[in-house]
Amino acid sequence: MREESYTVGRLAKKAGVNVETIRYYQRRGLLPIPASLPGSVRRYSVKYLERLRFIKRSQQLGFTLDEAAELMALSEGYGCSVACGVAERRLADVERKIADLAAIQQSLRRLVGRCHENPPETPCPLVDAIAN
Amino acid sequence: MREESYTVGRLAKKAGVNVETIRYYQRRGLLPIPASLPGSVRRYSVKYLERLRFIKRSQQLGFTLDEAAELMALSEGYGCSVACGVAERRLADVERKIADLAAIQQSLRRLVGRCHENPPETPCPLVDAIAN
DNA sequence: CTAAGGTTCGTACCCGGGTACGGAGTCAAG
DNA sequence: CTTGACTCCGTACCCGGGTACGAACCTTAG
Repeated sequence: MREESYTVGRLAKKAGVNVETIRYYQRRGLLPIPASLPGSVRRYSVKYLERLRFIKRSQQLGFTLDEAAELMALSEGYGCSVACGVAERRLADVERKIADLAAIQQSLRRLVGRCHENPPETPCPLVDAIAN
Repeated sequence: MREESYTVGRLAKKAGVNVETIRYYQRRGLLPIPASLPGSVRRYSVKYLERLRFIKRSQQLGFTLDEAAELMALSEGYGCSVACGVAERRLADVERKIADLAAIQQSLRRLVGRCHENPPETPCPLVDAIAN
């Protein structure tokens, strides 16, 4: 019976990330570096896999790596209101970005539309609008 | 009537950008570098100001610097359909980003909501949902 | 025991869009 | 003619999130 512990390569495969990504997270302080008997290969327990997955899911929710680290730190303990605050700031940011993009979308749609109505061999209304 | 020409600093101020930004655009090939009599200060005509403004407005519409360059190149001539294509690709990209962000927004809203209903001294539903 | 392939570590590089620094040259006012 | 402000140019650095490389170890199958 083997208590499951992985080498970086196996951990990476299991988590669906690149080995280099794991090392990057370690450098960033997001993932602890397991102690190794000197001159041997490091072993990663399931804990590391869980942490990795936590980071990946945080990213899917739009959190930055620093926020992921913060949320993980809060996961031990009752930092719910703090975690919630992080999420609310992220949400506000996401909403601001959506609004910005929506404005851009509007303008682009309008310009593309005018472009399509444009008779051939006449100046491009899109380029014109930008140049003005 | 004197034709106006600027030094980089004045051009930058007029366009509301940093001097370094102008140099950066020059390195990128977005803005030509005016010839100068050797060992003297370069002079920038209103053309440069117009180009700078074109770039800035392109950016406001979500175009990358490379796309801005492409659009500028097309502004001399009848490249309307090409320009339109660039804009359509940009629009598609913007719409994809909006959709991605909207999904994130949904999830975050749900999680933040659950977080607020959470009685004190119980595990955080937000953190829980990520850790799963 | 040896060879192949995995791991470790440092370091450098990628993207996009700039910002910052610093020495040397130039220009204009006093 | 000097002083101070501005310009020129190369180079390095910032952010975020990684990717890539290479040399030297370690491990494991045959």
